[in-house]
Amino acid sequence: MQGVRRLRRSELPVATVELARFLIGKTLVHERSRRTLSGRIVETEAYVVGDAAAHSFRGLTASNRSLFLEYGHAYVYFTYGNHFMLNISSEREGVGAGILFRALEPLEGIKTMKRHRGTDRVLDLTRGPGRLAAALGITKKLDGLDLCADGPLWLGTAVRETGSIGMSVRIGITREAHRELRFYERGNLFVSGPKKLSP
DNA sequence: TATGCGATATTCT
DNA sequence: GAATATCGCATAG
Repeated sequence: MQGVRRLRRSELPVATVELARFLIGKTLVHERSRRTLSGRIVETEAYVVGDAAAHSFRGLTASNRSLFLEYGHAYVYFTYGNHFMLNISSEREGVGAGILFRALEPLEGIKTMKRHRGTDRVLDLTRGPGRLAAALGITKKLDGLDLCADGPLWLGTAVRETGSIGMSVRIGITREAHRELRFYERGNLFVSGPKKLSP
């Protein structure tokens, strides 16, 4: 994508909440063998240290170990029987925390995304974490990948100026539901969830 | 537009 | 065995 370059780890905030906010407006790129799929990040959720809603809350296990990698690594998991979710680890190595990518605005590879999602509605391609992962072809194979290395999945600079950033409670959780750890770009049509959460 | 519910598999209890 | 960081279809207003 023109004008987008890879972000180095040294350019990313280490702290979970700062990283979640920083990511809004940046580009997420998945380079596959034939096509490059990319989008603008418009919605994220932070899962911080000591957060009962975080998968890392009960300590390191075989399935959540990627959350304990140094900030900038992918954590991919599967839930509700048929959805993958993409997260990025935050904090230093050994600390379990991360950020869920909740929604993108599609940029490149829209035709391929439509095929992956089985719909022609552009608004439904990447609005929501499960949809986003399906559209970009994210699977468990990418779990543990370093997004700041020279790999197929990486973070890029913003393609245009980022709008004002809103904040709200997180979506779809029961524990620690009151904490305002969800970030989104105001007014962007690709933000997921009920409208009252994204004024 | 808003709300309700079933599908489905991995993980931890 | 229960719960789940969801989605898509159904129904009602």
